[in-house]
Amino acid sequence: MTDSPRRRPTLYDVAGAAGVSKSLVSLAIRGQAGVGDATRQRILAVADELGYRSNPWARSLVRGRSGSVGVLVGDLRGYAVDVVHGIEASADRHGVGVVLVDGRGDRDLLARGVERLGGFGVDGIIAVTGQIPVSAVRASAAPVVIVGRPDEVPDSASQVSNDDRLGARMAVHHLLGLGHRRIAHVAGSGRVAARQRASSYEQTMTELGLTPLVLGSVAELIGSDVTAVFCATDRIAAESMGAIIDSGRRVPENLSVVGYDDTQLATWVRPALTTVEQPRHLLGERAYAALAELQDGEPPRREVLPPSLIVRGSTAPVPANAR
Amino acid sequence: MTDSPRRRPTLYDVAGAAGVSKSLVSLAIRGQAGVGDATRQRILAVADELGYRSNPWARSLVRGRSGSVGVLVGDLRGYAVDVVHGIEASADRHGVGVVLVDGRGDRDLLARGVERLGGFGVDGIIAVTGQIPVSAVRASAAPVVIVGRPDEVPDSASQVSNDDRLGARMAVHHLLGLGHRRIAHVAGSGRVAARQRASSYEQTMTELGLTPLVLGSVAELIGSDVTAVFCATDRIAAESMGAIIDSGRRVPENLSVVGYDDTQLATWVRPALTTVEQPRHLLGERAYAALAELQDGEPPRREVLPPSLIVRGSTAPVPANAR
DNA sequence: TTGAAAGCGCTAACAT
DNA sequence: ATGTTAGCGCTTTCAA
Repeated sequence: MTDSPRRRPTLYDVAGAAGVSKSLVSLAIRGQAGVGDATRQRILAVADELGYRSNPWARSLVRGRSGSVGVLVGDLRGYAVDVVHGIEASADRHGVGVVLVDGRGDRDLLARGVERLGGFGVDGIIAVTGQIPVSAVRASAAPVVIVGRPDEVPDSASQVSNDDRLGARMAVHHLLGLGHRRIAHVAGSGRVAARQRASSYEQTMTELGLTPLVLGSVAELIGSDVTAVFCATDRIAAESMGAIIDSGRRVPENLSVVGYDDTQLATWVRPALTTVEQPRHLLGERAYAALAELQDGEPPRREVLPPSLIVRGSTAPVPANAR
Repeated sequence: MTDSPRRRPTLYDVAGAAGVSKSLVSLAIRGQAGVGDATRQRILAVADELGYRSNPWARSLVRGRSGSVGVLVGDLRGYAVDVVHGIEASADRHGVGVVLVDGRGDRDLLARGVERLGGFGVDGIIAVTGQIPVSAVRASAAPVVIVGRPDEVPDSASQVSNDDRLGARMAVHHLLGLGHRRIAHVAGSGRVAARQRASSYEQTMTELGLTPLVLGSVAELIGSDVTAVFCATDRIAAESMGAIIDSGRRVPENLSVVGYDDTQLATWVRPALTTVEQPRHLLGERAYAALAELQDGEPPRREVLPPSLIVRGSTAPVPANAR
């Protein structure tokens, strides 16, 4: 036996078995023109019989690209998943594969994730996280699009994000329309998106001649005469609602609550959460488009998409006695 | 200009700039023995300066493996994420990269996902879904481990799963211990795991001399004298709880509810859900171990891990008047 | 310790 | 329409 017991068949093997040259097989397999019909049939039959599968490394090596993009996800548990779906939908349409690397909310892992994707030879990277380190982006050979709001966006990268300022404004105006005047804000993390939501809340309130009240936690609300809270995230809103209910008050009868992100959580809690929805799927689609542009050599750009308000059961007109 | 403006430097470039041969550079970069210390320093310095990054395709092509495993996720929204974390933790420990492909709950996509991962040249595949088509697994060149309960497990694949029968039994016994006798089950999908939960529920009830009552939806409960429901999933439990509360009854005062999976949802709803927890992280770790065994040429195997019960606020002793 | 050379499996430009 | 050939960038013998 000179042959190893079960080596994967190569183009060469197929060519030998079909009695043609490697190039013909290559063309036939890829469905390219330049092969006689009869020959093509024969080649495909032989390839199939031998169980031939083209070697991705060799193909990528010679072509210089892999035909797939990498997505770096900061946290697989949040709204990022829907963004990924948007990316996948667009990529599918272009016949491009998508691979994910999970950053597990850790900056180091995120940095290594960029490297790893590079090491996989993806043709581009979309980072769905606001925590991507600039240095990692700069070091990447592949073009990078960032979905979210990192502290700093490298010049070389494109960015697609939600208009957090507008979202906060929408939330306040919704409550205002329900007659609320004493509206508090429960702030989120100190990161850019959260800061923008908070500062836009403050600005909107001030512009309306109302007094902003930014809290670190809903617990600070005890004993106050606030009638509505706008929370920086659905997560915070859900926790706040739990705490409010535990403290014996009712949502929305005594207190209205608004969240941000429209995560699944928003529909699971009772009452269901009124919330500002990021256009997640669209963010993904736009991110893919931005990456394609970058790959075509167009300059990086910033794109901001407007959110929308989803009204559910957690907000109601201000109580008569508190008006 | 003969050189393209900004081609990525190769081993050859580094060798030229450092005045040594390609082989030396290769050895130096990979930290292998056989290079003089001074030479190594010089080579590394030059490589760094040129911004050299080894070409993954060429390396994999010649070595015949990629040093990473692929994970196929059926649905990024469910408990799979924690399994993935378990896989990643183990893979990290072995210096192995993990890439994810999302099946979006679609059998076709799942099948193509296996191909795509194969096309990426991963050294092994872990499918975290009960929906993976057998044919796709059979066609895979890379060894496959399945986490979950597909209808059929190919002989060539290993399987790691949760003991759904035991979990259902635990749920029933917990309710029994609280004095409940009229315990209903809200069934899930018709898939294997759900069927096992249902059938184990029935068997346990029967063994205890109680009458099993399997429902398609909690709505069928209206007007019955059931005091507790065991739901096939947390999702179903949460929906059921919502419906129960909407119908004017209280959980757990009038009706106890038990879920399955211990998803995040379980802690978000009010009252928080008593639920059967799959050892998700461990499932991931064991799956990685199983894959490593397969790669070492050991035979495939089946492993079943025991779940555990998490008691929260949705279950309470049976109401006195219903005892 | 170092260098030269032979591929890995494939594509693409070039012959025929 | 078909075959030949020269690499892609790397690892790995094998010589020097």
